[in-house]
Amino acid sequence: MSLRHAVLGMLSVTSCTGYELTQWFDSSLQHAWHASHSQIYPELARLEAEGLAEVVEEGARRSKTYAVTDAGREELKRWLMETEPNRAQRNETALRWFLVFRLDPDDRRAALERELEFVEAAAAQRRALTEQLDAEGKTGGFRPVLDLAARVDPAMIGWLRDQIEATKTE
Amino acid sequence: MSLRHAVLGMLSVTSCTGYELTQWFDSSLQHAWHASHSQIYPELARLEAEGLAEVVEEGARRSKTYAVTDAGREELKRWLMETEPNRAQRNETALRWFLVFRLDPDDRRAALERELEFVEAAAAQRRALTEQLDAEGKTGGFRPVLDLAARVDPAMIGWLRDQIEATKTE
DNA sequence: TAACGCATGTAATACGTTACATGATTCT
DNA sequence: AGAATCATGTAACGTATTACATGCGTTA
Repeated sequence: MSLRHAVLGMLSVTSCTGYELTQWFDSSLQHAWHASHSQIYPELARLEAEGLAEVVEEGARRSKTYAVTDAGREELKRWLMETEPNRAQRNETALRWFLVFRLDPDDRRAALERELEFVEAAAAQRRALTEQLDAEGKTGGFRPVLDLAARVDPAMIGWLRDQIEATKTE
Repeated sequence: MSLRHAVLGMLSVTSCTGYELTQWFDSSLQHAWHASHSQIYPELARLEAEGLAEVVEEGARRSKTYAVTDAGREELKRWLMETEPNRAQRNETALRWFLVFRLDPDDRRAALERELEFVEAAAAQRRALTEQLDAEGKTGGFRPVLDLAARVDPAMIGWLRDQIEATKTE
């Protein structure tokens, strides 16, 4: 169960409401982690009940801002340092890119072109975000990690292009 | 639901038993897709009931070898070409590499060193597999995909090394 | 013949997604 | 006042993991 640690970790970056967490998981973090509000709100309630997070502010529209407690930071550290990462996770993109070789060249090209389109759009989006963060003076050593998660590695774009070319001479 | 298509896809590569599929999902394919036998056997039964796969051989120890049918190949093609990939998937490695920046430099170095060790071992393992496949004369354009799934890209290894160095001067 | 690995299956529980449901505030 | 968005919550359903359970075939 690491939805708990994803939430705890995000709260340790900055205190926020369940709604803001949901948006975060839906947008900038979407390729690394995704969770819907119906999971997030109950998890926040559980974290509070167990003393790992606390409500630090109640605002408009019944909104509650949560912050991580010392016990929560301890738990996050314990998870990061002492638990074995679960590396056997599903990656639909990798599965599709693997299985696309079962298609005949024309169909494969069509499928790969769609992937290339998506990956290039993701790369452009991430470049824009990076430039914006740089302009704001925020450097974050972790940005390549998000590229990794979003599979916008330049080598992968090159690989997709090569595979598309290859379908034309088969 | 794409466990179904993972199974169908693997059967389209080569006919095999549920046990062999389980091993495949546990070993060479583990970073792209994982599933345990308790999911695989019922799914094979459902695929057979729906005419997407069929039992082509019954061997020792009650074993059943399944093969994909024409309808199954159609369905696989439909999935690959017509359905929108689910790109909002969880990646515990990316989450951890992102959250590790919440740790102080010493703890962070320890955590990153463990990751580097794992990634280097995975890279070595994959190199060995590649050499073996090359020796057998099997080329597979999809191998970089498995690297992607296993997150053993050389750029990532370099990034981990850089981050470890950075903790030493903080 | 006992132990081990092959091979399959089901049951209980945990987790995740989708759909349903409601109220508060802001904007037009 | 009505529409849109903010903000939270629960219920129903589907999927995944873990634990339980069994039998066949080979090897020591």
